[in-house]
Amino acid sequence: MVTITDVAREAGVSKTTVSYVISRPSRVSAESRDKVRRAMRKLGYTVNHAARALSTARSMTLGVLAPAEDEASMSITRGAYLCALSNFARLKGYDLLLLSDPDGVRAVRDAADARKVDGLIIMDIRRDDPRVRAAVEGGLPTVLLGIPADSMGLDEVDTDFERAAVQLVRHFAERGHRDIVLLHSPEGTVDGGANFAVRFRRSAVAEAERLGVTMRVPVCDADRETGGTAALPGDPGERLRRALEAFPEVAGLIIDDDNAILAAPQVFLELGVRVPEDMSVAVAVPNALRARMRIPYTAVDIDLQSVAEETVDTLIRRIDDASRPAMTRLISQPLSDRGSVATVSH
Amino acid sequence: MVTITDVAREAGVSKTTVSYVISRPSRVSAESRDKVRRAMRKLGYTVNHAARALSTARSMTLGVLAPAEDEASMSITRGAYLCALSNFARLKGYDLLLLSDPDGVRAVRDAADARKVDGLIIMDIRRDDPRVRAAVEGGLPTVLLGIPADSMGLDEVDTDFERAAVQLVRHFAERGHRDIVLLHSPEGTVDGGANFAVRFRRSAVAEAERLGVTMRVPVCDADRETGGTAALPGDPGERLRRALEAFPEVAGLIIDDDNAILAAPQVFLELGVRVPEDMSVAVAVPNALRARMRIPYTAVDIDLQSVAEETVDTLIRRIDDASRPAMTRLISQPLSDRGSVATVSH
DNA sequence: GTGAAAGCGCTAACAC
DNA sequence: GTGTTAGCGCTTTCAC
Repeated sequence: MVTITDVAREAGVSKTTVSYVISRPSRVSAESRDKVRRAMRKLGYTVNHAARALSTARSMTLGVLAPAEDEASMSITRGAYLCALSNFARLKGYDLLLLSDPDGVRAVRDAADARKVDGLIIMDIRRDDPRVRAAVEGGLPTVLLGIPADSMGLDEVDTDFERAAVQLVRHFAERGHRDIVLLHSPEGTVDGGANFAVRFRRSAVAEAERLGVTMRVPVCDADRETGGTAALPGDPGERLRRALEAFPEVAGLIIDDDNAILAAPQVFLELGVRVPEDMSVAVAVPNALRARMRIPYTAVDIDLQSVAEETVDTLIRRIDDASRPAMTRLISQPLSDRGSVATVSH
Repeated sequence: MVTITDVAREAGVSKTTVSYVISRPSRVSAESRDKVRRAMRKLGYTVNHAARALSTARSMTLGVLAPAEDEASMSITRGAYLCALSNFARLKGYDLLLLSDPDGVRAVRDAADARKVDGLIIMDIRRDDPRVRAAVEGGLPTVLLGIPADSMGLDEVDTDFERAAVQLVRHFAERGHRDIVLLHSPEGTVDGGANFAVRFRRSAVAEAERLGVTMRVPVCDADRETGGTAALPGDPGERLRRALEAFPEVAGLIIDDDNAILAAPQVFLELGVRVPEDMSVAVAVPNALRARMRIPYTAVDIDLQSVAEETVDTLIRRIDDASRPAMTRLISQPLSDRGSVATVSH
């Protein structure tokens, strides 16, 4: 392995000079710089990551903590998120370490203790997420990709689900709908549940109330606060089917659940429901999914890439300046009308 | 930060003893061991990763190289793969570094040079993948998650697509089908294309020939060797639609393309095609997808988790013993009959 | 069984 | 502008 010492010898300068050519080239004369660069190229030198990390106490690595769910419950867009995070992090000079562990709290502690990463991104934030406290206690710069009930002073970045819900409800109201079913992602069970689903639901219900629209929300879980009429199982297609059967008179449907959106055509087929003649449909869906799956519904797109970039950006700023005030960034997108919501008259 | 020196002082022993308590406890007397362990707990000690890596020249980190495709073309199961790899790697004491980079060859070289990782997993292997040569030249222990035309002596792990194709073709033949359409993943363009699609197609065509079944394969790309009848665009739903319209008399369909499988119900709906009355359908699909998407077709499951585990396992063995012979591991699964292939009589 | 000490490769005062 | 040098925290050889 080629070290800085080899390069120094080859170039006829000291280690310091070589080191500065790498980190602060302006501090070195053009002449030595050239000599050193030539020597590096000739010898095929690259910095030793571990040595630099030890010396600077910076690993230039970001950790991303994704819950180690089983295959069946994993978000279908996780790959897109991870790759977007990685791409952008690398652009900023950081590597991305994938910290998926069945025990999230322990993973946070380990990451903080071992100093393997300079900062932490926590994905799939639940309403009452124990990893948030663990991160605060660990003292590692952390940004939450999602919004918990209490961020405890950490930075948060997410899609603006509240606004997406408002946009969708308004779209229906403007077309004369007075009665809508909302099918959102399961909110989890005892452990708090995915908070984005809660945020979407609350916002949708509130906006419906404001506009005088009746909003039907089938119950997904045991721990829901808002009342509903039917308990729904985990299979997204089955959940959609039951939701529709529970409210046969309703002609408007909002879906905020990737899996249910993908299953929807199949379910409509089984039930003989035509869109939008029999049923108006609009969804909130990641653009990564919509582009590929030819989802033909009016939608508020969720811009994964932007969310990922803002997340990395926020984390790096936090690493560089621990004292800056905590910030919340919500990314929103306009609604794209694809004609799947019919106009109704009364 | 608590170091080994602090622990040594607290426990009243030397650094060496502390170090051995961590790595080879049997070498230390039970008495000192206890003292040291107590001190570690009291002070909250954890090893410094960078220091250890520098000292041992091992990072205990595995790199995974996934092509930085745009959102629209990314595999929908990538998240499941990455998490499965990470989970299993952690179980084996390794971390997983996500190396997605637009320039795969450069990423391989960087990874090899910087010694940031002890080994490399290369995903989405194409038929003629330049990253394979780069990995060999880089000298980093590497396993290919996929099978290229020439593995150049590297280990390879993948789903047994050849066998899956045989299983599916036989299933149709046994039910009296004499004419089948095969829709597989696009094989890419100038750069070689996803080899698993090629392997599946070749195996399917060969088995069909053996059994006297006519296999229709719509052309996906410009660079196909086997003749076909229709050029298909990239949108999976559109590709499926055109494939069906190109062969209106055929009543059997094999799909080996996740996106097309997801789009299928929607397309059948649009075309008024009933399964299996009008069309028999069977697919090769990752279990992660099938479980969640209620894909109701007879299928050969692709076991992502097993593939991920074998991959990590193979890589770690390679790291531990560079001289062992290269190995290819193909994972296969039985066909699950879900009744979507009708029996036809002649 | 235990400890002293020499690195691992790099960075960053500090002196010149 | 350049070089000397003292670490960063851990592992490991070699005496004892």
